[in-house]
Amino acid sequence: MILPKSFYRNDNVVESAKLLLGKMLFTKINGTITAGIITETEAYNGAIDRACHAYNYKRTARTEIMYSEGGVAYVYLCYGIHSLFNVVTGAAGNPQAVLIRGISPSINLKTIEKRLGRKITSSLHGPGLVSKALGIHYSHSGTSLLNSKKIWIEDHGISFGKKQIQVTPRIGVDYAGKDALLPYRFVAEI
DNA sequence: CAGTGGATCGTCT
DNA sequence: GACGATCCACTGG
Repeated sequence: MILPKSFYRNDNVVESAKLLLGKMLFTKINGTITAGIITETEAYNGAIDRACHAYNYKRTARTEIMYSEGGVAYVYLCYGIHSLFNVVTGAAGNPQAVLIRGISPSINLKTIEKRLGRKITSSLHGPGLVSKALGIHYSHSGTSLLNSKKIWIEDHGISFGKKQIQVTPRIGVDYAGKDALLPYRFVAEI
């Protein structure tokens, strides 16, 4: 089942980040479908979160997409090399997003391995790799997860118990001061 | 293993 | 003009 609009409307982005664990992230790029089970996420809690690009309701051409109603992709270029894929959540005007940091490749491994240029040995850790594996590019920012038929998320009934989910501070957000310590990263054990 | 530094470019100041 | 929600190769132990 494709995740419905109501899933993305949740204004509690931390809960959304947890709920996304175990969901299947699909892409159809140039007619080729690939997918993986989401195993690692981070919550970015909008205007009140120093680590969020939209902190203090900052608006730029890049971050504008985060102000959309939940259910679109926010993809941006990091370090000039990596496209980082986020799921925009919450009501319109509430700039929250969940960064997808890890997947367990599950459909069309051949294509995924080709994109990565190597064999897959286990699940993929790192937001740059997730995008590379699934063929997501920063030009896909703004793509709808509800009706674009390019990027979408399905619920296949996979879920994790509390004991299988590790909670830690987020990675690479030292600049965020106190907010860098928030327990907004969720890692599922495979 | 851990630690380090280079790659690389759109975005914002 | 500086820098980043990163990754990888390479070093040394």
